[in-house]
Amino acid sequence: MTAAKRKRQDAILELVTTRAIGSQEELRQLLIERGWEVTQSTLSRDMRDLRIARVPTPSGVRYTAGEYSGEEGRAMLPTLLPQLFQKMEFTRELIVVKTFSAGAQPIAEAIDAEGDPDILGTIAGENTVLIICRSEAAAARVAKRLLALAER
Amino acid sequence: MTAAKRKRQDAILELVTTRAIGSQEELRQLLIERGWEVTQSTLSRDMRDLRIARVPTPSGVRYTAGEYSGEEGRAMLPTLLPQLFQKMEFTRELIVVKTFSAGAQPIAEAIDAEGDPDILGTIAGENTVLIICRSEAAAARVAKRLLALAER
DNA sequence: TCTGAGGTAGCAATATTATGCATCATTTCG
DNA sequence: CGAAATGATGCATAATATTGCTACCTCAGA
Repeated sequence: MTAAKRKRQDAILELVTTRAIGSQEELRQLLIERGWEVTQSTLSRDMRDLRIARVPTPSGVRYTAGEYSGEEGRAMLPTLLPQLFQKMEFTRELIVVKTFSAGAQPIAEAIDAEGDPDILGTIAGENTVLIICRSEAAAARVAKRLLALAER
Repeated sequence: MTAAKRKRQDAILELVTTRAIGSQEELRQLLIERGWEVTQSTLSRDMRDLRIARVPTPSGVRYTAGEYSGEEGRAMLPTLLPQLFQKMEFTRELIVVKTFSAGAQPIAEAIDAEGDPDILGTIAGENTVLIICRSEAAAARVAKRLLALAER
């Protein structure tokens, strides 16, 4: 991630927690005033990255940054997986990830930290992580994403 | 509120907390399977009433019902205000609500319980509630809404 | 029963957000 | 440095959500 992107996302996080913002376009204006000129598309992606929730209220829609909105744990999986990943299989809504050495625990923690709603929970052994997903479709999505992360 | 609406919203709340739902249309299909046939417009309104947040995640958008999503405290203000409201004035981002007898405390609590993002906080005296809003615009919105609630 | 008030919900139009694709920028390696 | 790979972003458009308006339904009171 570029420095510019990181700083912009910091600014977004601050704006969102500081003010009651009601649309990405409104946020865009505030960012422009502060010297960041980007399109709404980019903000949509930033909001996804930051997990900023859109909450409807009696007085209109508002964005709020919640527990997972930081950028801490998010970077963990992309660095851990390529290191420790060995192979993966899945059946129904269960995914089994094989890792090298004692890689299961840290990977399970990183996965939990992501807070992916497709994932109900994980169980880590020595070099095996079991991921329990919400559904078969969810498992497929998760598996695909993990594989993409691992392969780099 | 009609019984049908209440039951439907109960069903929505359960579905949303049970599954990973990604759009109002998807929710609509699930409701139809369960015997509720309504349009997406209605669901949009239900989601607002229930304060169901739309959270973007790496694996797509998901809805989640949070702390304020119940229907408890929400009914309080509409019943309290018409009873206790005397008059209201506001200046900048401050709103002062005058109430009858010892009405300030319960009204302040009901307002707090709403969790309106336009409102930073409230201070209640004997028969005066001070509402500190996020901005002048926020104060205007809040004042308008409170007035509408009071006048019935 | 008739009538009016208040509340719901559908429809259609509008507003907002997400995304596929192409392009430009940045980093990595040889 | 130059080429290739990866990442970031804009543009156009698709997907989703919100809302004004109207119709209808229910309940209370005359």
